[in-house]
Amino acid sequence: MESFRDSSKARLFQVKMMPYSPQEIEPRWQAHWQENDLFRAGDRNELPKYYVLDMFPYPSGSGLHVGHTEGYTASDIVARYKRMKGFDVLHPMGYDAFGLPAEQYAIEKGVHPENSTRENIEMFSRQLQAMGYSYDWDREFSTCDPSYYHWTQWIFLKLVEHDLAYQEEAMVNWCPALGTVLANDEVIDGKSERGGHEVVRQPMKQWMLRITAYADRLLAGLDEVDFPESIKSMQRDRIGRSEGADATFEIEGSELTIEVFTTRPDTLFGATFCVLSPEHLLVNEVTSADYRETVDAYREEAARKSDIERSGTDAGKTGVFTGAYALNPVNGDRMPIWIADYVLMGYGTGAIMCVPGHDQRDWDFAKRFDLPITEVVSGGDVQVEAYSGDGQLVNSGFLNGFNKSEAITKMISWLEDRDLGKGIVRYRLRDWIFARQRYWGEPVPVVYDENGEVHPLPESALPLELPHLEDFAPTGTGKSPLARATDWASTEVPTTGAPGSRELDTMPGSAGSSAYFLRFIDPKNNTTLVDPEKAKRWMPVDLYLGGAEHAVGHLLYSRFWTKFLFDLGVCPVDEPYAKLVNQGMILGEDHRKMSKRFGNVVDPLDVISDQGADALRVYEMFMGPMEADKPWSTGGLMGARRFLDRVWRLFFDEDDQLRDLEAKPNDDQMRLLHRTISKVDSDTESLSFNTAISQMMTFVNEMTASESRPRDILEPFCLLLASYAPHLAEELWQVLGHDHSMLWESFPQAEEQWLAVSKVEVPVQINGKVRTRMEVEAEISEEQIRELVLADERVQEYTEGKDLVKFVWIPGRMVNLVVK
RNA sequence: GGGCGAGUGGCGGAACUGGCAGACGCGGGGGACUUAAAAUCCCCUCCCCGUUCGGGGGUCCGGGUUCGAUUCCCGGCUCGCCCA
Repeated sequence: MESFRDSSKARLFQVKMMPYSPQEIEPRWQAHWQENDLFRAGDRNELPKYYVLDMFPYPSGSGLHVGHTEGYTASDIVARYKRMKGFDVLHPMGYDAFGLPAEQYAIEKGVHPENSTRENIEMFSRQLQAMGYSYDWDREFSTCDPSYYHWTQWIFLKLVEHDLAYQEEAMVNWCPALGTVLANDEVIDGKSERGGHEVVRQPMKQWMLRITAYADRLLAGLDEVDFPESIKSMQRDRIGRSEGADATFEIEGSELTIEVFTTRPDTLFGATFCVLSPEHLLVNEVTSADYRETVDAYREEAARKSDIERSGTDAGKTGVFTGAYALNPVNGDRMPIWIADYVLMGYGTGAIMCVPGHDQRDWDFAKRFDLPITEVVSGGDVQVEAYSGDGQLVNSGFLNGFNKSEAITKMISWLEDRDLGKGIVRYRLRDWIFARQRYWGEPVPVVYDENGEVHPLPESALPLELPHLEDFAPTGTGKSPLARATDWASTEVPTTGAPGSRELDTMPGSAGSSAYFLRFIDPKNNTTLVDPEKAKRWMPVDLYLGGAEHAVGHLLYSRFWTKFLFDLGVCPVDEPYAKLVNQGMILGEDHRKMSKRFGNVVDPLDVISDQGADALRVYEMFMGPMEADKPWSTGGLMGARRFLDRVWRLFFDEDDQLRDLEAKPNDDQMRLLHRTISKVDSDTESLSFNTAISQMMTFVNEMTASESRPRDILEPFCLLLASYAPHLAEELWQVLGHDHSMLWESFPQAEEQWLAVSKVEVPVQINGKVRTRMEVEAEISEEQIRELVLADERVQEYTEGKDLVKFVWIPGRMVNLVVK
């Protein structure tokens, strides 16, 4: 030990002294880490594993801003901390590079997406590197790499094989003016985001994935994972499990019947009309001549609205009568059949029975269009508003006298006995439209023969590479741009060799991000998606970090794929993410959302060149809790930088000379150190980075005021700082005489003896107001403290002539005297 | 309309399980150093009254439980997100 320190002193003579200069220190350490491959995962099989993952970034043209770096810094701190805690850490990064924004950007700038994507990725990588993140860059990939999408296509083939991928006419947002199909987020108020052109809903044959087959498991799985409650409830809402019944209604004067879904079969006697979705196939058939014109006009209008608008605030305010009547199966009542756009074709059967007495929306509709309202559950006043609570059934024949749940059961068996309906569980969740009529995505690996029959490619034909197309813009006809790649598109049917043509649609943006966490485990494997042994070692992701905007879509899709891959035996777990944390948004200095429009976007590279990556890291972690939205503050950043300057000056004096570090620590310093170790340890573990930093600031303030700067105090502190400000910590570690990186040093251990306090100052309250304070032994007994307190002069002043009603002693905390 | 979350100094925020409200940082004020400035270091900084001492009020508003409430309960207001 001594000789080690001696040699370190010798080295230090050669260290050029200078003030803290992140611009000089940071690139040097980044290069050192890279050259020595220090972040490589998987080399320490004897250690427990820890997999910490950032949500896959989309490499947009504008680069990263400080909002992204907040989450990445947090995960990096966890990665570094866990390494020091003795874990083999997998902390990878890659790019979700296929999809709409890249294509959009490419079209606008007239650059090919291959090129813009490459440039954007280079930009992102440069920014991430400059932050000093400890990613295992050997594992990097992009979803647009053929060696990666090989496996996206492979999963698709497996889905086809298991009947979880199928083709169906599904509604799309067709924009005639742009000649293309738009994604939901490209449509704003029924107009295209670009250009504001009219958008209509139109059916188109597409690939769909049967995520609904996993609805119950996706729901049940939520109970096993550590996600924020709000995310879980959003997912539960999206899955939208509801129990109810399908019932069949005859149509008056027709052979046709309508199938309706209801969650309240108990109220069937109170059903006074029916509403069909405007797209319902029966609308045409049942509409009588007199109403044809209004019905057609209404249907056309509805086609222009998005589902969101239709189910929004105005839902139930419009509708038209078809002229037809259905017959209520329980009492034979004539029920007028209406159409209204708040009934969506995609949910249930696209037709509902309306019970205005007990459903507010039906009630509103009935009032508006003067339809009858019947009470069938007692407990409210259905003339005033719908009553949806429980109660005794009335006006309901054989159900009279029963309560809601009894009546539901009885009605379902009544329907089932007569073959008029059945109990059923339905989900709001829809199958996943797995196709885009665009260029920049994974090709779908199937071939159509001359009869239009689908033939999946054999696995050996993967990857099916996306052909290079100079003209990748939408075709104007709704066909995918891949139609232009005629050589590519015409091929042979794999099994027969007969002429065939390739699928021209590509996969949606969400495809590539649905199993990427598995590929990071074994990114170079070209015989399987992931080696089973490696998957077993690393899955699940222990900590998954990203924005709440992916709360439903991405998380549901990737949970679905994981469950499917689990069923195939490819993935050892059926939930991919053990713990999910959402970082909040970084707002602009003006408290508004960071946006080019407001000119309040902060570029991490600018911050790094001014104040350094360490200052940015510390500042962003100090701003407040991870999950909260927080405004950027240049002053706050300067505060973080000043903190690092002060750390530096613990080691170097005003003349940039290394201080004497060989003093023996005193007890106060030892207590301070161990208090700090304990706090930083537990706060880092619980992702409370802001309070961990505040404790380190307190440490530095107190050490700055202290006369000596003992090595035995500063060295462990360096290790605490290492996860937060890794470059500065490494530099100081070297200054302390170590000739290897601190990356795998053990995290310091807080020692009980220095945490225990022998004396405490306790406040003494009289009737809840602090009147004095007393210094006492921490372990003092209630009798002893009582005696001491009652003897106190100030206490006597306040209690004179009064009766002591109660004496409260919270050991080590406080005293409260209740007097009268 | 329903569900969830939040509301604490001039600002970002802290406060373990009901126990000293405002840690830490920003901003502001004062001082030291300097020919001067910057930087740095030290002190003060929730509000009101009074000279330090001290007293009163105070965690969105109104009630409640409790010796004690930022924390728990009831009602209301405002904001955010999700669903309708």
